[in-house]
Amino acid sequence: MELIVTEKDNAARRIADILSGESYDSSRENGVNVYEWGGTRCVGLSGHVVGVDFPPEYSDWRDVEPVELIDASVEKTATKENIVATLRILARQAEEATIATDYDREGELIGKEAYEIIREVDEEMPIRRVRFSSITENEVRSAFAEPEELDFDLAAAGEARQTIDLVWGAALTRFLSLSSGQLGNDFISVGRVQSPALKLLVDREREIQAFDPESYWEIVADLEKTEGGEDFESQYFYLDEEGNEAERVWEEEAADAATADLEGATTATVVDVDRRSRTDAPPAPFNTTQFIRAASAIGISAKRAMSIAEDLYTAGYITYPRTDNTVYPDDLDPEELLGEFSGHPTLGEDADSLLESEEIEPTEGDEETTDHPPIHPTGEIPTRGDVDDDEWKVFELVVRRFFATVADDARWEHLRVESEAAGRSLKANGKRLVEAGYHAVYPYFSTSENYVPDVEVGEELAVGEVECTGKETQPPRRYGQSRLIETMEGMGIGTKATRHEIIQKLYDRGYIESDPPRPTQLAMAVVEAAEEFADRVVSEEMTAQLEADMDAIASGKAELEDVTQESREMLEEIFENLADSREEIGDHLRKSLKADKRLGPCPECGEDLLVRRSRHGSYFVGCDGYPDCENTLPLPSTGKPLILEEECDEHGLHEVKMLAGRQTFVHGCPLCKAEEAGEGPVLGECPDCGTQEGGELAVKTLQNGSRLVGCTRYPDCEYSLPLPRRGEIEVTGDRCEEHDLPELLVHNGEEPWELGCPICNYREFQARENGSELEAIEGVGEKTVEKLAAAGIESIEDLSTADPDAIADDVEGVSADRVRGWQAKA
DNA sequence: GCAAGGTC
Repeated sequence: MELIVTEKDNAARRIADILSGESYDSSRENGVNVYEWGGTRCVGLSGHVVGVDFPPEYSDWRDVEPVELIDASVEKTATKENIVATLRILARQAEEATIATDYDREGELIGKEAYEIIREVDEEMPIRRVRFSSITENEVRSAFAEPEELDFDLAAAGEARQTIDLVWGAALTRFLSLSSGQLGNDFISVGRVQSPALKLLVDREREIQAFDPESYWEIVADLEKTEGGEDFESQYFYLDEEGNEAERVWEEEAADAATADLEGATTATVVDVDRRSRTDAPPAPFNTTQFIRAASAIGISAKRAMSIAEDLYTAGYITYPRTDNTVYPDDLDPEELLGEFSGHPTLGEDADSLLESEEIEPTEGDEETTDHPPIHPTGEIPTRGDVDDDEWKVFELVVRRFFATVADDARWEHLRVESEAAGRSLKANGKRLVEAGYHAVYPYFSTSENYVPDVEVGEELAVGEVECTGKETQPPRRYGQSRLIETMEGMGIGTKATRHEIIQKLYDRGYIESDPPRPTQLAMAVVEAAEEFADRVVSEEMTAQLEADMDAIASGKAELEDVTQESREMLEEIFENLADSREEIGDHLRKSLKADKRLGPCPECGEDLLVRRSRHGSYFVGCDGYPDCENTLPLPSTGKPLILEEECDEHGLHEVKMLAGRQTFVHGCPLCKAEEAGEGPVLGECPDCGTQEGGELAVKTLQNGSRLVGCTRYPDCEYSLPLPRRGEIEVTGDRCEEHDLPELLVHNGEEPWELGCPICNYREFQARENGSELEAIEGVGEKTVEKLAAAGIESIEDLSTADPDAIADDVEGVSADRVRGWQAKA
């Protein structure tokens, strides 16, 4: 029996498909799919099935000095035990094996992991390696026709990376965590990829903080072509000291003078007309980074885009989404693929128009790699019911990107008109899309035009309105997630499969907040500490050196042991310098952690008010002076608090936003909220105690910011009705006839929400809730729910405790036996 | 309970 091992199940199935001529049998062993035909079995791993770690005696952070990890041995252990077990079983029954993992460095290492597992079982069996960049009939068949050998040097290069990443990451992570006392869930991490990525964000934040805005003015004049009266905007410019065109005027007097001159002029003379045609070439095929960038431009986050792409890939609609490649393989026949879309209701027309072109020559990007093809559609098209809206959006994006890569160039016409009025220069830049080219099939790039009419040199134009606008220079912008991923790619840190996950890791570690991500004080302190003592770990240099070392190992010019040993020695040196600064670093980190939780001064004792977490996991505001000062303020129970930059004018406390997915809302200053708490307008008589005790219903705000309609006799009367958490409540003049209460309006967003009478609203809400509850019982439909409600059965509890015969009497068309059946199911 | 890299 021959055993074929691939990197993932999906690849195993497709290879089985190709090599068996679609006639394989599949079975499951330990939860792992095995594909079998003729004398061959094919199994897919799940990426790495073994991982590196220190021996167990190093696992307690407090028992081991971080520096000891540098010379600790690094062991490999199975991380996917069921897959490893399956591989062993299959290997015992095999006479030969073929490693068919991905054609890249990490694939070679994963292949070696499989090789070693097979070798443990059988020392003699021939084990070959096949390499192919895309799983197509041609490539797979020709790879299997001429199998090669595993490249142990290339795999060793991967192992060097594993060891160095673990040793540096673990030793420095433990050092910072121990020095600041951050053990448990809130440890402080450092790594070759995460730390330089974090430094990018921190450096940008430093620039923003150090930014000093400067005032300037820009002047725009309306020019009119006298005949026909077409008008267009022209911007004032001058030549600066270096002789370059400049539009920004840095002195107010100069701006005023230029504006006055232009306002005084009645005509401007055209002094130069420059027309040029620009070719706008279609984009290259998608690699992972460019795909993420394009998805984020249509409002889909990096994380979500990758998760959707993964699903579309698994379902067979698009190719593998983790790739560096931007050149389509020779096997891809663009015409054939376009043909698959022909006749499709929304994509067919564009495919057909592309097929009409005489020559179809796809664009190529700069990066040609062997890992996988660029992301493109497979030709399988989901129907709209198969996928949700976002999935379709992403699928369409991938399809249209493919369309764009086989489409024609677009052509723009640029028209620059320079004129002079009262000795002042004005310019206008017009652009027009004269040939839509690929834009016709790829509508994701802006094609906005700027109209400037046809004029001739010497032509006189009327000067219309002149506008001088004062502006300020802006600080550099924060990185958005897709921009950060692009920058990381440019620096060579992380991989196609991990960059977006690294960003998530920074969120999870409390290093960044919000979106676009903003570094916390903790992040600033971690980067500062690293810069001072372990600059390598926050610089891209470490990766660059590692890449060079890995190339040397792969090409046989260096040994794995020498490279890791040299790296260990560098880390030793770092630890020699760190030793004396342990307390200082710990103090700084602790202070920064506190600063991230700080709201502002405590009004009772002047210490800091901090966002804290109770033993039960809920958040509240407490004083740093505790236990001397016991001042606390409540926070809403939903969501995780985010401290905003905005401060409350009255108390000098930062405002708080509650992050809770779609229910995220700004809570504001917790002290203001606490002061506002209390009773609002009275609505009417309390239905519970009004007639006897004279209680009245009022809108109340609780200390934690939530609101309700409650009785003024609380706590003697506990009658209450819920209100929405967000928005202003308006009490209208209209009253509900049934309950004699005013109708309420909620202002939250543009359209006010008509909540109506609070009792009716609550009843409806309950009916909906209970209705769905009863509908969950098999055999109970919407109509039955209505009938049961009429008989007073509104919840499962009502149903379970009711007498079946009584229900049968009350409800038409329902027998007592049927009710008993429901009760049994409920 | 550390990293980064695969994959789900």
